[in-house]
Amino acid sequence: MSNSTPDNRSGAERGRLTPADWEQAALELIAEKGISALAVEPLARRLGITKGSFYWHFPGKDELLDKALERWESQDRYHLKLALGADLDPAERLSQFVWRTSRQTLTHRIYTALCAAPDDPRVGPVLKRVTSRRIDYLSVAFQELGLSASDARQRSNLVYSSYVGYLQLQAQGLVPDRDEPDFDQYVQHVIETLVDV
Amino acid sequence: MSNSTPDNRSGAERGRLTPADWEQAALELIAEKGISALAVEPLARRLGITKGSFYWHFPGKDELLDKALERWESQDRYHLKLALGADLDPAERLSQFVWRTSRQTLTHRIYTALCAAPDDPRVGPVLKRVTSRRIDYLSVAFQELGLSASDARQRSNLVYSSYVGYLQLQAQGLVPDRDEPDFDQYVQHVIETLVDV
DNA sequence: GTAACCCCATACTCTGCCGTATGGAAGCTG
DNA sequence: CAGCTTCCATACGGCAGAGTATGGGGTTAC
Repeated sequence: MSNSTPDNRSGAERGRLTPADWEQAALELIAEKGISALAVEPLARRLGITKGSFYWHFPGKDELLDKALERWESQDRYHLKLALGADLDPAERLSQFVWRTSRQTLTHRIYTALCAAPDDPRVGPVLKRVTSRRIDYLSVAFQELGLSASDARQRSNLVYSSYVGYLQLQAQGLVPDRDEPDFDQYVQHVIETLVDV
Repeated sequence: MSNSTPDNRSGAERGRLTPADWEQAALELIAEKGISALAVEPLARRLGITKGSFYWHFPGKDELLDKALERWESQDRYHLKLALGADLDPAERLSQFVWRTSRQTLTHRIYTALCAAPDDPRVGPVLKRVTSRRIDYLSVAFQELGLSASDARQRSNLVYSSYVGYLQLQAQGLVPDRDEPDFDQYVQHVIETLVDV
């Protein structure tokens, strides 16, 4: 209860590191180079430190990945609440979802990286939970728009598929980014085609 | 010109191997474990041989990847001609495209594996060519259905995005496979929503 | 102030893959 | 059947990352 020094700064800002710092750095590395590139020594070099630190905080590489994925899942759940749990009418929530797609934010990049390894026993369950949770949110919104349960589910699958695919095309540089003028038109096209019922 | 023994069997069926055997095996390994898992010695073990053979046929690992991707690209071009180049009316061609998506055939699995590494300098160009070639075919079909050039392109991007995303969901096991009864309904839903104009 | 504890550096071993060198067996050639 | 080419096995050196052991510097607690 003493708590003489609160010190809520992330350890990276002090000299020492916390497990959370390693987890977040791991997620950023995954976002950039994919899961197979997650290695202890490169990660340590990235943090300007040696792996002696890592093996003090974590038993090994697998535990880091588990904790990092756990962290990412809770972050995603938080973002999902913000985007689709807002107190807006369903059509507006769905539009919000489509718009947010365009941002190549960290969470999206991590998601695509995880999609690349769906068969990994550590990744698969997390990925499956996150994906179906997102689709469920979409499905609820479509039901509120008047679609039947099965229609809402199919439409949700379609919308979500196009979301994931768009991320891929964006990574390939084959689709306009949201700075370019074409982008707004495309989003409008998607909303008209998939959301307006 | 002698050609005493034609012997068109793939080398794997004899004792010896040809470069084509290595390339095809490389593609299958990529389809299963992703690009980062493409390694010479594991591949050799898979073929029941040692790497002494490999380094006789290829200068190194990079050259194998290049040749394998080149091989895949030509295979994909061939498949594309079959699916969308057929002499059918445009709506029928597009339906064919959607239906073919469901098959988790080797080419599709390779494609998803390549999508995971779009930043790789060896993968990127090939992937970009294949993707835009496929989208172009779609775009032509939509134009023949009466859409304007820009509308056709946007619709093609959307259809193709949903294709890529569907592959991902399929890999996660979150979407019905084409054996299951729900699948036909979903495909019908997709065609009604995205193809019928 | 000093003892205890937290965090990290350093120096190993071990494993897996890359690429090279070299020799040997099988098949064609004359 | 000699000789050459083709294809593969084996054995080596090198590198990168995993994980362990151990010691040391900085901080906290009493």
